[in-house]
Amino acid sequence: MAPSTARKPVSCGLRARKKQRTRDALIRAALELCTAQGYDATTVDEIAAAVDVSQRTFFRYFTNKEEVVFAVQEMVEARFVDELRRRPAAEAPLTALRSAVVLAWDEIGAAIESVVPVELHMRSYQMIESTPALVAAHLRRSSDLEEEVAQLIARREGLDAGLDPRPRVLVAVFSGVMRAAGKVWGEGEDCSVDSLRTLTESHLDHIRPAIDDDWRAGR
Amino acid sequence: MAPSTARKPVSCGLRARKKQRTRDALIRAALELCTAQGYDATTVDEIAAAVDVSQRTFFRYFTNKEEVVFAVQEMVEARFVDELRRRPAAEAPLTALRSAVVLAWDEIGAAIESVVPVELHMRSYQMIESTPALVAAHLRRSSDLEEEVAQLIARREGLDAGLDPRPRVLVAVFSGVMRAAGKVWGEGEDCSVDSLRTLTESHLDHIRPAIDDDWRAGR
DNA sequence: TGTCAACTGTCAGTGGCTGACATTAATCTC
DNA sequence: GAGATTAATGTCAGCCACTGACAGTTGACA
Repeated sequence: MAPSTARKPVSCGLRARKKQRTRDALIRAALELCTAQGYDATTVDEIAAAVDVSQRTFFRYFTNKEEVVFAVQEMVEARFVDELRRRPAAEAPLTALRSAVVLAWDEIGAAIESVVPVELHMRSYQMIESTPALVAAHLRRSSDLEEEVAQLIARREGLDAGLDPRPRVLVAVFSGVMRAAGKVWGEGEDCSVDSLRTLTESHLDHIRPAIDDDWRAGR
Repeated sequence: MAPSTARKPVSCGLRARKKQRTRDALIRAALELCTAQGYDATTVDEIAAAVDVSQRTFFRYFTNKEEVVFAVQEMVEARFVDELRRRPAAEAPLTALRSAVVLAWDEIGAAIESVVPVELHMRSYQMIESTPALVAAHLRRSSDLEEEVAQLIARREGLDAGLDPRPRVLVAVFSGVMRAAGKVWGEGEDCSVDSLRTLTESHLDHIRPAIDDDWRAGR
């Protein structure tokens, strides 16, 4: 992840605390406005005005309009990578990935809530899935994450991701499936965390059956 | 695919021919300028000026600056979907996908050459992979294609993509792997079609081994 | 040949985003 | 605690992608 945004050590000085507060406020305002009236219909000027800062200041906190929308996602992803690093070496690669996802979701709730209501974050996730520009940004971010995770898996297994394609392939498979699950969830009605988790797990369970040669024999 | 751009029936009237020529010229100019000086450093005004039309006209042919870069890709994708439709029903899903890719590449060369030199198209592919904004657009486009292909696979196997996750999962796996291969190719030196094909096939061959539980036992 | 419809150019305007410079406010030093 | 230092912010000017409206031009077709 970007090292600049990952840290958040309780903020000691007054200046740092103030900064953190504006940042969180910008995120909250952005998510509220965008989920309410749509991403495209929301201008950066509006978001900045809602927090009572200038547009220029907004762009000092976030490099572009998209970034503010993914600020919370980034926390979750950092957590996922963290959990993955902690997985025992004996665990099979695909299993480790799966466990890391489940664990990350279990423990991230509180951290999210300190910035925005979880419910708002969930709604924002669905907004992302239904906004072409954000889908694109989301996919690119996922792709960057994939690279990082592929390197991690390669190291875990004592391989070189540049030579052995399996780490990248596995990660591509994994995150492709995660994305498919997220998309289905985003289109559905139930916007609870539980339903997202259930959907994800059931999708992961289908990887092996899906690449089997004959689906018709299996049922 | 977008129905408006897919057709290209030799253009009968003078008007239609003229339109086709401007469109092709815009694509060629765009790819040449962008590969030479970078996507971000190339303005739409420049591209339009190179073809001697107004900026407004450019935006009547392409909805945005990104789209012109993917015009050729779109031809290839349309071809792939076409080949996939022709695959015998007896073929296993993953095998059908693989065959369709290989066949599409075999026969698309000439069609590409009628718009831009194949070498320019290959260079533009690498430019895409190294330009964040275009990576994002590329991923979003792939995701749309995935949806279409998933529906196709589902129909082929007599399933409902909304109920059975296997079509989506398989397609997610497949295109994730294709993307991984494309990325590796884009970073490498050899920008030939052959090397892209070889890389793709070797990546596809690794799907099964990659999801196996124990990689260390396999070598 | 004249009429219709499609294609194009011009212009004005919006919104995302950036560099430069001045201003304010927190921190550090003595 | 006053003044020097440095970080954060506001203002302004400007670029570029993109759009709507209107007018002019040019193929198509009767």
